[in-house]
Amino acid sequence: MVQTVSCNDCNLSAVCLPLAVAPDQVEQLDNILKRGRSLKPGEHLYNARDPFRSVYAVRSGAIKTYSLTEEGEQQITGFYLPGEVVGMDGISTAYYASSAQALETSSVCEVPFEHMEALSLQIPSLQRHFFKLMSQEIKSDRELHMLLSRKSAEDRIAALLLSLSARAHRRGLSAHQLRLPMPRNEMANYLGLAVETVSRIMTRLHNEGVLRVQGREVDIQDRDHLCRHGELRLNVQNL
Amino acid sequence: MVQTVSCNDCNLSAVCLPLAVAPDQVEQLDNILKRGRSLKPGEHLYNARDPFRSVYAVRSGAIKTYSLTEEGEQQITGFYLPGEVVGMDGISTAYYASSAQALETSSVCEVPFEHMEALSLQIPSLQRHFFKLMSQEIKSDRELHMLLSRKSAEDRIAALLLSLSARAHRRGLSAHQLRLPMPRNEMANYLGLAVETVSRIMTRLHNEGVLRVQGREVDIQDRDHLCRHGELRLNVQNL
DNA sequence: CGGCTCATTGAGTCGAGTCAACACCCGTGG
DNA sequence: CCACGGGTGTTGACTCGACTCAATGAGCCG
Repeated sequence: MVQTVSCNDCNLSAVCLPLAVAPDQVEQLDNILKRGRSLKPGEHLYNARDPFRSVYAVRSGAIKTYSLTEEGEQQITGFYLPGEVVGMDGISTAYYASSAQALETSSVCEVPFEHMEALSLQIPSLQRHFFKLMSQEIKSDRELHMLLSRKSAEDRIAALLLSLSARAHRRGLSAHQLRLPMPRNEMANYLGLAVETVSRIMTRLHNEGVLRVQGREVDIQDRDHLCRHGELRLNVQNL
Repeated sequence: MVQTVSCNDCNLSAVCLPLAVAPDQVEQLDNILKRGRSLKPGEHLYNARDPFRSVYAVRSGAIKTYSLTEEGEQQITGFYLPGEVVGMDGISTAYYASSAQALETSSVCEVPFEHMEALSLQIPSLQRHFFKLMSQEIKSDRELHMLLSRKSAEDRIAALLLSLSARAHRRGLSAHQLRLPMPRNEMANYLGLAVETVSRIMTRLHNEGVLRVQGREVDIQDRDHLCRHGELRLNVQNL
């Protein structure tokens, strides 16, 4: 069943697109949104090379984006959580540059890009918001660049955990207890590490009392220790 | 002396902002541009934390952007060549997220962002162009992500050389003879390598006949060999 | 000439990758 | 009910690519 709740009534309105739009204009946004498309784990939202039509606001669950290397392996380029907008890398080419796949049962709101563009010409704050969103994405990519080119495996993992924690907190959830939406090998892939390395470091952090780890459940015990390593702001779309 | 040539007469008009704007609207763009600011090698265009006011189109020379690690070392996040637009990572925060510094004598056109934003509301193709530019930047960052997380030192260097070559070609210069605008240590920094590694691999490629290297002058002899390694599209703002 | 920055080369080390084995959970089907 | 198999996670042993440290060379400018 398709959920038809308006942006005004969505519990993500404080962290999602509507925050850029005056209350009396949310209706216009509502009109172009297609709400409540839902995805099963592993299902694709779009594929690389599909014609670019829309960006998507994640409403629940988690989405990963990836592209393929020449050898046909995935390179995961990002994780998108509720309230975040996925698909903006397609704007420049008329085709999506990457594929987007649900990590778990998820639902998204589709934002047809041409309508959004037209609406942006009438609602300056919406244009501004999209500029900011994209700029934020660039900024996070720069942080990631630093992480990948200068930081150790432990630093990278710390940064990812802190990012997930900050993003959970932003949605009103606990900042220290979190459930990882992705398996170890996808964390490793994203961070440019081997699965084994991620596994080893997670158990070491557990033994050192920095984390309590139980499969995908992580409890952050010593945030300062993590911060000393991963003081970076990965992929946080907070504006 | 400040150069006052209009966008219409600039030899970069085919690869720079005007390509998005109908000829009769270039004048409006001309009116908001501040042309011909020139920079000496090492001079900063802006610093991280400066209030964000403008993006800049590079007219000649080369600009690098970098941010600082906690330990105070630079992480170079990008190189910008004539016809490319630098500074878009500042949009999301009201402050520049990184610093921009001239690698060699350079000149830039300043594009005050608020004016540009306002103009974009009137010229849809300009809004579209900025969306595309930023999306392109995101896309290149994703390529870089893949490079840094999965590729060997040789692959990274090959990719950078191919990128510089493609960008030179786009401006109408030779695709095989190029002069590197940056020293070895800045190549290394950008690519997440040690200077020594860059040096070693460059001389190896030279000895293998893939490149002719003479300091910063590089002549690409065996493009296929490079492509086999670095088949990626780094930071090419071609739309 | 001396003092810089930039680049190269060599020797030794180490962090993280690879390969391989095994443990665990869970759903399926005999 | 238990056996089986696949996906996921952990652990150990070994290897290697790239880093670090150190020395030297080449060019440039005052």
